[in-house]
Amino acid sequence: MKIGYPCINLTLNCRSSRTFRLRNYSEERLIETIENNLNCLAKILEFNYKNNIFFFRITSDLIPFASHPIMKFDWQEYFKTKFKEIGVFIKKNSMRITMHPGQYTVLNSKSDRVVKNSIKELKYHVDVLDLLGLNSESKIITHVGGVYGDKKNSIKRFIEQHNKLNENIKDHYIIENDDKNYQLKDCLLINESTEIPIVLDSYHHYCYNQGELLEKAIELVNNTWKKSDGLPIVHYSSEHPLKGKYRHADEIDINHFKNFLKKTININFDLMLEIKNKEKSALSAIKILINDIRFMQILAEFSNN
DNA sequence: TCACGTCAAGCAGAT
DNA sequence: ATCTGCTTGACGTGA
Repeated sequence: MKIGYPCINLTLNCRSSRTFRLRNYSEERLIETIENNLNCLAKILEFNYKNNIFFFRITSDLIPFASHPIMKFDWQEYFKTKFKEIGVFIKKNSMRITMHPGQYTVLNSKSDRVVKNSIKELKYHVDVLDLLGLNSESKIITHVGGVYGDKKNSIKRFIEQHNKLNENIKDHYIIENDDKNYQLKDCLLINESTEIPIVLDSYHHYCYNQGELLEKAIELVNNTWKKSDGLPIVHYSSEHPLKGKYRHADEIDINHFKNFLKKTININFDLMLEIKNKEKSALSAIKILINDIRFMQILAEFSNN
C-alpha cells in the first residue's frame, strides 16, 4: 500500500501549476512557466521520496493550454530531456503516478465538440506519462461524465466513445465513481462492456451507493484491474465535520482513517488521500501505517532495492 | 502595496 | 437566471 496525495505540496514554496492566462499567452512565457512547473515537480517528488511517499498525482496544469488550439509549440520535444530525468527518478524509486483531468473532460457529452476536446485532453495526459517513460500502471482518472436526464443512454455513449479511443489512451484511462451521478454499480456496468478499471472513491461511495459495504465495494472494483494495470487504486477522504455532505475534509480524521484501515485490512491497494491539506495528511497517515503490514511491505521492498 | 475582479473548458443542483 | 462545487487559488490591473 503506497500512500499518495494530489498535485500540490504546501510545505515547499513552489507550485507545479503556475497560473497562465490565455490573454497573456506568449511562447517565452509558456517556456518559462513549463520550466518552473517541471522544476517544482522534481522538487515535490524529492520531498516525497524523503518522506516515504511513493504515490503522487501530477497536476493537469503542468503544461498550460496543452490541448488548446492556441498551442502550436512543440513542448514535448523541447522538454523531453527534463521529462526523462524526472521519469528516471520516479522509476528508480518505485513511485507511482496518476493524473486527473478536470471537469471539462466529458467523454459522454452530447456535444461532438466537447467529446473531441475531451479526447485531446486525454491525449495530452498520455503524452506526459509517455514522456516520463511510465507504463500502464500509471493511470489517468476521470468521472463518467454527464447524465443528461437519461443515464442509460449516457452510459451507452460513454461505452461507444471509449471503444473508439486509441489503445495508448485505453492503457492508462480509468474511471472513478462520483458522489451524485455515477455510483459504483454504474461504473461496474460500464466495466462489463469496456473492461475499464475502476477506482473506488470511498467518500463518494459513502455519499452515493446501493448499500454495498466498503470492503465489498473495494473487492468488486479490484476485480476490474488486470495485472498490467498494477495494484488497484482507492481514493480516500472523509466528510468535512462542519460543512456536511458532499464536502471533503480539510485534514485527515485519524479515527475515521484507522477505522478505514481496519475494515480493509485483508485487501491491498494504493491509496490516494483526497484531503485539502495534501502532504500533511499523507504524513499523518504514514505515521499510523507504520504498524500496517501493507505499508511495511512497501518500505521493505524499497530497502531491498 | 493591496484589494478585488477575473480566469479555457461542462454539468448538476441549489438559490 | 445566476451561483456554487468540482479543483487548484493566483494573476494582473488599478487605486
